[in-house]
Amino acid sequence: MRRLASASIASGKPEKIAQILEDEIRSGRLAHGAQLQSENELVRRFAVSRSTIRKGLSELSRRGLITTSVGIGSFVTFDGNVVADEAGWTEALEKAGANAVTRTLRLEIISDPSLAETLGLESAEFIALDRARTNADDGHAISIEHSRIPMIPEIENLPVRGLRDGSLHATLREAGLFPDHGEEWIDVVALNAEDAAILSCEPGTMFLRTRRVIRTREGQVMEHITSLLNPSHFALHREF
Amino acid sequence: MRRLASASIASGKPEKIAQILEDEIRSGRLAHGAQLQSENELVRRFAVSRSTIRKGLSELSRRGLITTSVGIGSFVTFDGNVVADEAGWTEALEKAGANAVTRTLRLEIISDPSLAETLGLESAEFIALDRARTNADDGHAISIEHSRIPMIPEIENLPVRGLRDGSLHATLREAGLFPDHGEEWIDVVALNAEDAAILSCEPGTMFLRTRRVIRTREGQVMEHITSLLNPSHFALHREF
DNA sequence: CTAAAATACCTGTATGAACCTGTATAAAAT
DNA sequence: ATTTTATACAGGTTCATACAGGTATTTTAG
Repeated sequence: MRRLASASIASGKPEKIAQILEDEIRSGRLAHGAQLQSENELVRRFAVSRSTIRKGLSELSRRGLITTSVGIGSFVTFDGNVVADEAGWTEALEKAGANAVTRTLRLEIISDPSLAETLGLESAEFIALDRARTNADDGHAISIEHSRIPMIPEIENLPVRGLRDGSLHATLREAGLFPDHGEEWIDVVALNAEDAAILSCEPGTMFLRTRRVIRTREGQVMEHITSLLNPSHFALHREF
Repeated sequence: MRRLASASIASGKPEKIAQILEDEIRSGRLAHGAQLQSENELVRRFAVSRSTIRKGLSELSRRGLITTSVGIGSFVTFDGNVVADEAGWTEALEKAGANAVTRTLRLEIISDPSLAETLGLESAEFIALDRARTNADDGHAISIEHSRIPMIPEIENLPVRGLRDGSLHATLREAGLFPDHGEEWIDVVALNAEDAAILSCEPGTMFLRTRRVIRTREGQVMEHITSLLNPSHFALHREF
């Protein structure tokens, strides 16, 4: 699923190993402060010699992602924001000014059998997070986003009030769920009455819609996101 | 005075070896990112000298199929899946019947300083290929596509009548130009008068627009494509 | 119970062998 | 005359091995 950057295809083994470990660090699978496998364990894992492993670790150290101590091991020192695998997704370019306000419409647990059917899920329970963005000045409609995260045993017992926006994905990471690959659809649809009301628009207004399904490496659905974007404010962009 | 640089190689052993390996790469038997046999192994496999093998590999490298690193080896950089012409997006034709007709609106050499400026090109000359697709039954508008290929020395001397649709990209490949990466923008725009007339639509009708810049591995612009898609016929979809 | 010693595991360093591509050159084959 | 072969060497990469020294745990001796 996850492909190596094309620039590194012809690079040596140390660089390839460094990239794999860097990805694990930046994705949060190796958290800040966590200890890496020992060099000998990495030797067995990657089936290379220790000098090759050491060159890879040395590169990670040079990039400031880890530090290593004699007699102890290597530790993750990277404490930057976990990048939620932005690579591959289209990026929404907001043409309009910056004075937009984001409203959280709801954050609760819902049941959506239709969506569960579409995604092939047994349980129809989801965490629903809906947000809308409107212009702060005149209440212009900008965008609305429906996020649906399937209820899984790992997060089932959490208090709902613990589900704050920022911490939601962190909670998923702690539960061992990491985004790996997905699908995306883009089309143009007419706003339905409900969304139109939220955005103070006429029902039937044409909006740019993107739908994304994010899955773990094992193929488990992590999140389904539907975004409705005002076409006069947004363009989608992606590199490949 | 046809000093075909390739003539020296066209019928020799290096070319034959290159063709065999190219077939293995394009057929997927040698996958993207895979490491080729070492030069010495290839020497034994083809029962030729190393310099002959090296000429073959050098030709594959020129064609953008492999890259090689000293001390390591050669790797396949050609990715059969990707991008190439449709840029990874499958333009899902859902509601439209299969009976769509494609008209070639024009195929000629034009000068477009504005586009050249945008793409950062010195020469403003492009090969322009415009095509429209409409429903065969009622003339319904489906899509229109503007393709612009920068004029390069390698194809400058070709007779224009050689520029048939299908053979155009083949010509670029022969010139050693292979699509590698690019950028894409997606937005919703109102049809201008010209395009609306071509598609028998009202000017101002909202269409889904995708613009793509496709580049070679070296970053050279290969093609700029603007597609206008009837949103009632198209949804864009991709996996990653 | 305490302190020293033995043990196990860790990183740091160095080495030579084997294999890789890059380059040059002269002989042989077509 | 051009292509191909055969050979040699330079320099990068990787592997396998060995040893030195730091750190932590366990064992042993007092």
